[in-house]
Parts: sequence; C-alpha cells; structure tokens
Amino acid sequence: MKRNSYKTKQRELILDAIRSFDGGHFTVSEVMLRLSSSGAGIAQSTVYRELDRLLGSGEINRFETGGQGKACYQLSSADDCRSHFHLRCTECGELIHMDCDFMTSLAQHVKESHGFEIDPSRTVFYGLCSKCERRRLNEEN
Amino acid sequence: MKRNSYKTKQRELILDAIRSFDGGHFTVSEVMLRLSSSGAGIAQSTVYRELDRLLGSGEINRFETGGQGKACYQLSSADDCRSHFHLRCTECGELIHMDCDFMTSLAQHVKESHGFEIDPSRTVFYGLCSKCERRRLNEEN
DNA sequence: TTGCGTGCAAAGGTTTTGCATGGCA
DNA sequence: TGCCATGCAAAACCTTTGCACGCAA
Repeated sequence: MKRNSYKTKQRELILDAIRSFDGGHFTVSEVMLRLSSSGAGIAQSTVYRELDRLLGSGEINRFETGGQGKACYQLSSADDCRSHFHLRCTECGELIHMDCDFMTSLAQHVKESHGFEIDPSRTVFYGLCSKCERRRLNEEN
Repeated sequence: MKRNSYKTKQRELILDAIRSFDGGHFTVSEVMLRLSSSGAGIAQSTVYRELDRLLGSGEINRFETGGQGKACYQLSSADDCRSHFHLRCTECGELIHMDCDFMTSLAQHVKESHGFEIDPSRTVFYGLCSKCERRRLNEEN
C-alpha cells in the first residue's frame, strides 16, 4: 500500500467541505470554518496535509493571494484550467476566466524564448478589473 | 509636521542599502544583512516600517513571490516595472525574472480585449523551468 | 499486524505591534 | 519642547513538524 491509499472519515469530510465551495476558491481557515460548523473535530494539520496531498495529485490548485496572507486553493475541474488563464482583481477579488488565443502564443513564446513551461492552471494574473478601475477613477475626482 | 518628515541616519542607511541592490529585487532579510555587515545596528522593525513608508510613497514596489515566503521588494524606476514579470518553477521553486517586450503587448491585449489592467508586479507565472523539465524527462526513461 | 493517518502541541519563519526611549526640528 | 522615529521584545499569523496513538486494510 502506498500513501494516499486509506479512505478515512476525515478525508471524506474535508473533500465535502472543499466541494461545498462549488468550484470557487477557498483558504485553509475557510475550510476549517466549514468543518467546525459541521461539528467535525478535525485538526488543522490534517487539513494542511490533505490539501498538500490533493495538490500533489492535481485534484486542487493553489494560487497566490498576494502579500503574506493565506494560501488560496481551488478545485480543479476537467474543462477548467488546462486551456485558459485566470485574472483576479486585487480590489474586489473577482476571478475572471479568460479563453484566448493570445495566451496560447504567450505560453509558446515563453517556452521558446525563455525555456519555461507555463502551467495555465496554476497561473493567475493580478490586476484591476474594469469595474474597479472605473470606480477608482471616479473616486479620484 | 506630517509623517515621513524626519531625516534620520537610519533612513539614510536603509535607502543606501536598498540602492546597493542596483534596481534588483531584495527581501527584508537581505536588507538586514547588508545593514549589519556595514556595522549599522538597525532594528528589523525599523526596516519594515521604512519599507512600508517607501511602499506608500511609491518609491519601491512589492511583488508576490508565491508561497508563504518572504516579501520581495524592488526600487521603482520608470522603465523597469512595465515589462517585468516573474516565473516561478513549481518544482525547484526558482524565481526567474523576465524582462520581455512580449509581456508589454500581452498587458496591452488583455487591457483592450478583456478590460483588465494587469499589474506585472503582482503577477507570477507558474510552471516548470528548463532544468526541472529536463530532469523530469530523464527520470521518466 | 502493518504502517499510514490523525490529533495535539510545539516549533518555524515572517511580519506586526506596544511601549518606553531617543533624537530631529 | 513637541512628536515622530527607533529599539527591543513580545505577539500575531500562517504553516510545518515531531511524536504517540488510532485506525484502515
């Protein structure tokens, strides 16, 4: 038997909690919150270890939230993530899915000119969405 | 008198240390190292507070290095930050700085076609560096 | 029975904060 | 003199790790 082979109640509960975010992003503390409000007494270290495992097997993705804050995770889904990139607004937090040929050539360019194989499923562009940029401009006046 | 008004020896020394990185990136601990090797006895909290101040006044930028590691800073210079993106290898963790015109047109495209203003200083591409990819290919055989 | 998984607590590392003292203006 | 800036240490925060016990197979 190798690792990741046991089916335990904790793993089931953690997966349930993760799925309850409906494909959206979540942090460790958010998972903990859902677990404890469901009455499950699961240690934080167990959550961290389980997320590491799911990360390793590709079942979830982890992206960076910026700053020294908490790590942000997301369930990977079949059609998701392989073919497109994500944009996250640093102001309102909205996650935008971007299917775009330009990105394909971007990955190609980075591969050819910089020898780096980009993984779109793990890459998030940070910046300002149009709504927040407009609002910010208005506030400046 | 408002804040940021006093000229102190510590500020001068910290600025000197920052400039000694020659426009390159640096972390708080690296700044501390240079300071202490110069014989300056400056508290870490002072460095943090000074960096916060410089960040607020726009004299330096902070970008996301990924993971829960240390924050990475860089002196802001007019030409630098527009085309400067980062690549992080998910295998070995190496952070690669990529100065590239292609990225400028990328940002332009995303802005025009998707209405999203990318902030290069906060965006990190994740994937495999050439070394790790080669190693992985070798291991598969 | 075997050894992976879990819980608990402590450790680890970076960043923040409180408070008394020091120093610029 | 008035206050901001500093130093020191403790706290806060997220994450990792060590170890003994529990439990799936």
